[in-house]
Amino acid sequence: MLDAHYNPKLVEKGKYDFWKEEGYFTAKECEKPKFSMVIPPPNVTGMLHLGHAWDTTIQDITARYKKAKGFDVLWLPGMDHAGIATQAKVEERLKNEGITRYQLGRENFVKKVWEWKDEYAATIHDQWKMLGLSLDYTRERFTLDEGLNRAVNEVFVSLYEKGLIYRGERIINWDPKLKTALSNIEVLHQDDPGTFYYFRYLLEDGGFLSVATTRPETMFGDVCVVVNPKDERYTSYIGKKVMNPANHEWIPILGDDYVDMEFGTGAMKCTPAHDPNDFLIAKRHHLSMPIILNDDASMNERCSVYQGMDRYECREKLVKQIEKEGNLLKTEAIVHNVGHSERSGEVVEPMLKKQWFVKMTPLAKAALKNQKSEGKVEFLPERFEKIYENWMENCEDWCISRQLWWGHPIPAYYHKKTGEVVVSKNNPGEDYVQDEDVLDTWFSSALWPFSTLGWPEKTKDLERYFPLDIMITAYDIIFFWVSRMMFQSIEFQNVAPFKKCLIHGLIRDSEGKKMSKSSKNGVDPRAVIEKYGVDALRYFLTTSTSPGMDIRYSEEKIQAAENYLNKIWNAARFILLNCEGKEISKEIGKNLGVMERYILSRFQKCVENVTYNMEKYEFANASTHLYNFIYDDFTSWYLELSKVTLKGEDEKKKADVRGVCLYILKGIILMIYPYTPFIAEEIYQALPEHKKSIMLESYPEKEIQYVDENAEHIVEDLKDMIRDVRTFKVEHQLTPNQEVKLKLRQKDLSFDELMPYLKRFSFAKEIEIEKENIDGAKIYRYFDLWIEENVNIEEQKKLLEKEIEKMNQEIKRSEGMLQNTNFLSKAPKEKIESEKKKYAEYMKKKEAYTEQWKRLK
RNA sequence: GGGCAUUUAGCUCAGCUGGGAGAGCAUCUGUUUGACGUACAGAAGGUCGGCGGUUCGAUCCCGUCAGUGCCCACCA
Repeated sequence: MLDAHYNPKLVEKGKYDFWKEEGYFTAKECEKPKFSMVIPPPNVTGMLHLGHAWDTTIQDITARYKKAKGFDVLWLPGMDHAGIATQAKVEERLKNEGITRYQLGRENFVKKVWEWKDEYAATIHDQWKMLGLSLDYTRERFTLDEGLNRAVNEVFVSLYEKGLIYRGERIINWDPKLKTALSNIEVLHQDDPGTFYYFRYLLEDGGFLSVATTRPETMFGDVCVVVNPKDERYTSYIGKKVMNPANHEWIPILGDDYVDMEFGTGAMKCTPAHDPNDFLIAKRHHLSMPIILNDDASMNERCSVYQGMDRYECREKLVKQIEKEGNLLKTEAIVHNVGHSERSGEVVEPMLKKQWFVKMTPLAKAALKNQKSEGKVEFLPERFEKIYENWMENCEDWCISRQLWWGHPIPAYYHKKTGEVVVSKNNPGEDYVQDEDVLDTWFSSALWPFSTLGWPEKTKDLERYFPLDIMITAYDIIFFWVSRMMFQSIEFQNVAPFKKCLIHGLIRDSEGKKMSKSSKNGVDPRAVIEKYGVDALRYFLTTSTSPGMDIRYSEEKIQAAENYLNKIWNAARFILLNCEGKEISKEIGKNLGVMERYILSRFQKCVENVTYNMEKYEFANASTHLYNFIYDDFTSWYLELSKVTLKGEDEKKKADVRGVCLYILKGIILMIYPYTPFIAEEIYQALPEHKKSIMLESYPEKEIQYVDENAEHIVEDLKDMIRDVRTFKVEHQLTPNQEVKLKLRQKDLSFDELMPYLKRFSFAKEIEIEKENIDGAKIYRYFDLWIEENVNIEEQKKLLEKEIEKMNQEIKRSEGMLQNTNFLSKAPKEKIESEKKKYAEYMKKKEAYTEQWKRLK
C-alpha cells in the first residue's frame, strides 16, 4: 500500500537503476515502427543547468510517450568535447596551479583535458540519472571518440576534394585571450561606449584632411585614406598623398564607392589587415596589408615605440602624442557596436590570417532547396523555419580552424620542404607534418545525427534509425547547430537529418533575466530536486509555457506541481484503500450507475484531448487537460460522489465503482507518466494487477463505447444543484454542514438515482419532491429547489434580481444576434443553432428566477 | 538599419482556424465531512496596451502608434 504521504525521495529511489538494468531504455530492432532522436550533446565543461534539464525533459517525455504508443524508441546520448570552452576551463584550472599549457606541452595538456572530460562526464551521467532520462546508454557517443573522428575526417577530406573546403588568407575574428580564430557566430556584438577621434592628416601641398576613427592604434597598419569618388569635397584630392599622423608616413588618397559620404568626415582611413571592409578595398586596389598586432593583441614591431604595448594602452598614448603634435582635431563620445568573443568575452580583433574555411554558398543553396521540397524539415513552432532560412541565405564562409590543442586534428599535411599540402585521412609519410590546428567544435557536432549511428560505416543502426524523427533544442543554437546539421546531412546523406525540429525557449530567472554565471542568478537543478523531487521539477519545466517561448523560473510553480502530484498520490491511495481485499468488477461498462457512466465518459474526452496535444508536442496543453480532469471531474466530484455508493450496501455497485476507479486511475497515471515517471511507476506498482514496470504499458486509447452524453448532462445538473445549495449557505452565513430541508419540483428529469447524492452533498435532512407548485416563501433558484431555512427574504430577492439582471443581459446579447438578418443569413448554421439553444436556456432561467422572485412576499 | 516575438485578473501565463474572458499562485470568507489542510467549499478581481479599419459580430484578422524582450547586420 502507498504511504500516507507522498515523499518524492522515497518514490524516486532505485527506480532509475531498475529501468536501466531491465534494458527498458535500449532500442531494439523489432516489429515495432521506430522513433529516433539524439540528445543535443552537452559540453563537458561543467554542471548541467535548468536549461539542460528543460531540454532533456522534453525529450524524455517524447521518448516515453512514443514508447507507450508502441514505437521502438531510440534516444541516443552523448557529450560534446566543446573545444574552446573546455580548453579554456582546463587552462584556468592549470593557472590556479601556476602552470600554463605551454609548460605542459601539447601531449600532456591534452591528457589533462581527457582527465577533465572523464570527471565531468561522470557528473553529467549523475545528472541525467537524477532527471530520469530514458537514454540508451548502450549507444552513448562522444564527439571526440574514434568513430566520430573517422566521420570528421571523411567529411573534411570529401569536402576538400569537392572544393568546398579551402585554406585561405582572409580577415578572421581573433580572440586575443584564447589566441584562436573564431567563426562569425562565435562573436557577440554589443553596444559599447567608445570615442570617435578626429585627426588632422596633412596634405603634401598644404592644408589637411580630417579623418575619424575609433581605433587609432590601427593607424600603424594604414595604407591609404579613402574617399568616395562622387564626393565633390574630395575629388580633387584623389591621387595625392597625406601624412599618417601616427607614424608620419605618406600614404595615398584613393577613391572607392564603399565610402559613405554622409558618415564621419567622408574620408576614411584604411587598415587592410585589421578590418574586413578595408581588406576588400585593399584587394580591389592591390594594396599591401601590413599586420600590426601580435597574437595577444599587443603592438608588433611596426609600431615604433609602442611595440609590445597592449592595444588599449597604445591607443591612449598614441592619441596623446598626436594631440601634442597638434593633429587631434576633436573627440566625440559615441556608442558603437563592438565584437566580443563568445567564450572569453574579450574584444575580438579582426586580423588577416591563414585559416581553413567551408565554402558555404553551395551547401546553403542545397539546404534551402531541400526546405522547398518534400523532404523539408517541419519546424515547431513554424516561425523558426524563417529564422533558419534567413541565416542560410546570408551566411558567409565558415572559418573552421582553431588554434587550440583540444579537438579534432585537421587532416591536412604539409611537406616539410616544399610546403605542399596533402589533405588525407592518413598521414602521407615521414616528410609531412600535420596541420597543428584543430577543427571548430561545431564541425563535429554538425555530423552528430549520423556519425553517432556509425557513419561512415553502413551500420544497421544507421539504416534503421536515420533520419531522426525529431530534433529538440533551444532557439539559441539554431545557427550554431541546427543549420549545420542540415547542410552536412543533406550533403552526405542526401536527406535532412531529422523530420521535425522542435524549438523551445530559454529559462530565465524570476525577474525575467537570462540565467548566467556572471549574474549569479543560476538555479542548480540538484537543489530543486532535493527540495521538491524531480517529478515536480519536470512537471514545472514542461507545462509552464507554450512552444518556442521562454520560461520564467518560479519556485511557487514547482511547489504547485508537487501539490498536484500529492493530489494524485492521495487519490490513488484512496482508491487502493477501497479496493484492498475487496471485490472488483473486471468488466466495467455493463449496467453501471449514472455516476460511473458520467466519469467514464468524461475520461474518454480527457484521453482524446491529451493525446491530441501530445501528438502536436503541445505538452503544456496536454497537461492542462489532464489536470482539469483529475482535479475537477475525478477527485473533486467523482471520488467524492462515489463515497455514496462505497458507504452503501449494494455490493455489486461497490465492485463497479472500484473497477471504474482502477480503470481511470491506471489511465491517469499512464498519461502523467511521461511527465513524472517516478511517481507514476510507484503508483503503477501498487495496482492490484500490473506488469513488471509501467514502461511496459501502452498509452490509454479513447474507448468510444464509454462516451455517454446523457449521463454527463444528468450529472452536470446534479452538480449545479449541489453548487447552488453550497452557494446559498455561504451567502446566508450558514455553515456548510448546516442541515437543510430541500423541496424540489420534479419535472422532466428523473432525479431518483440522484437523490442520495443530493442529500449527502447538501446535508439535507430530507428532500421533498413536489409534483405541483409549492406554496412557500423560501425559494431558491431555477432548479426549483426550495430550501427551508432562515432565509432573509430581502437578501434572497436581491440575489435573484442579480441573477435576473445577468440573464437579461445575456438575452439582450442573444436577441441582438438572432434578430440580425445579416447574422442569420451569413453565420454558419451550427452557430445559429447553438445561439438559439442558448437563448432558450436564458429565457428558461429568467422565467424560473422571476417566478421565484414573485413568490417571495 | 533589418527581422522575430510580446503587451490579457495583483503576479506568472493559457486562450486551438472571429460568436458569451480562463488557470495556477496571491487575496478575502468559511470548513477537525473517515485519500489529501501539500486539502475542501465559496468570493472578489480584467475598458484583453492606445487609435483606426474589415465584419452582422474582433482578445483573435488588417493598418498604425506606444511599451518590453530577443536575434541578425562590415558603417570607419
